[in-house]
Amino acid sequence: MRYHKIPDETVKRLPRYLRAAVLLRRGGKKKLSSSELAEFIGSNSTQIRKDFSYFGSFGTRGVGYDTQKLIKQISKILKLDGQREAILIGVGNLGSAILAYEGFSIYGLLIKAVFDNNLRKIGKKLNGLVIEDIAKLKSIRPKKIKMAILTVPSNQAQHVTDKLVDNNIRGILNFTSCRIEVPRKVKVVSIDIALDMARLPYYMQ
Amino acid sequence: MRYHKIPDETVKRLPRYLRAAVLLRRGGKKKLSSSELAEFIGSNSTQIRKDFSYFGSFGTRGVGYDTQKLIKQISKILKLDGQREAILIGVGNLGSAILAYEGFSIYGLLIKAVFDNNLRKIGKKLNGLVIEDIAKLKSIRPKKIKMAILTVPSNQAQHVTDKLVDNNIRGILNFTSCRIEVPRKVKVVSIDIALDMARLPYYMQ
DNA sequence: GTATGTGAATCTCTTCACAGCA
DNA sequence: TGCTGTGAAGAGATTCACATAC
Repeated sequence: MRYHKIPDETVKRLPRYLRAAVLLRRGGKKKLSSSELAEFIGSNSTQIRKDFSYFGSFGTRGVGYDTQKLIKQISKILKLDGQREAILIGVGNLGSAILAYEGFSIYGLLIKAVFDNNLRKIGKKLNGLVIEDIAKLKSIRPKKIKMAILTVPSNQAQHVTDKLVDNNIRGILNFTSCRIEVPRKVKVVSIDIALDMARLPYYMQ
Repeated sequence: MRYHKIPDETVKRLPRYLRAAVLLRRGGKKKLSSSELAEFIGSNSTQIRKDFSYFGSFGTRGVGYDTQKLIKQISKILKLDGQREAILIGVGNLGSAILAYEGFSIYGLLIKAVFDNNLRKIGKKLNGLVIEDIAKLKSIRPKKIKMAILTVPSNQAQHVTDKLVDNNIRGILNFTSCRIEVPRKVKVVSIDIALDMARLPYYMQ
């Protein structure tokens, strides 16, 4: 394989492939072909093979992919084989829901600490974690946590983001509807619920 | 303007433009240029003008856009000027959080009814709405509600989706991590929290 | 025979460059 | 002069077609 810039769309699809492979593996599948994978996630096999090809060739011609090996390969590409711990900031309705959410585990992602600025919440326990004071954010530094889930009110988004960056956070999953400014070394992925909801009527005509 | 197929990426950006315009209008802006809008949302002015151009031309050369008129135009394109009511199915942690979420209002979207299958929840009140039995879904038909937010556990996703489709739902905001099968006339937009979280480590290297 | 891996062709989207109009 | 609107060029992503390997 020659050098290629990896399409962002490819990176976005990899977690899907990973989840599918894990689920199929759990279901007993030891070998997996690109068409089986495509069928499972509603994609097409050429796309999947092309996506994989950017990172090397990890299948066997005429046979397919070793499911376990594929899981390892994708995990490695996505850097899900290393540091996978995150903190969550903002224990409102959405924050609490995400704390209770079980979908992260399939990727080995784990929320290790929770912060809020509300004195009535600090000290309380939620999903096995004691809610900490956001002023004590630097306690995460020795733990080397690099990811944060941001579920604070919009008007606090930038302020809290700055604090996160100061405390070595390098990736933020942003649930606020604001654009947050970060240094180039920090990556933000945003989920904007209302934004996605707002285009439904367009498609429904 | 000649005929053009509208890029899906354009449609995805329209809600952002709309929100920005509404916020800027609230801030007192009566005229708005594409570069001001671009600055506000972190995009670029050419992109914005091109996006608008697919739907006609609603600015004034040398001047910019009338903010209020722009809001109307985008709302009309997105069909946010008509039926904007939705139901929510599955009052777990995430469902409750979304029910309490205030971000929909800027688009005029409204959750009008909530359903669950848990007998201990049915009849209880949440955010001013009584939780109804999912078996009584057909009560929405006379209300002509066409949108649903799906926050049920994954193993119920397809079953509940089928019921929604039977009851004239034509657009679904899907928070489950499954692919749900629907007839072609029904549109699904999916938000998969773990999927977006799982690619953060990749970008953080 | 069967399924992967990949250049080339195609399709889609973004950016450029500038014409058109207040 | 200033900002919109838009064909044309360029960049990016998908699909095709087939060589390659088991």
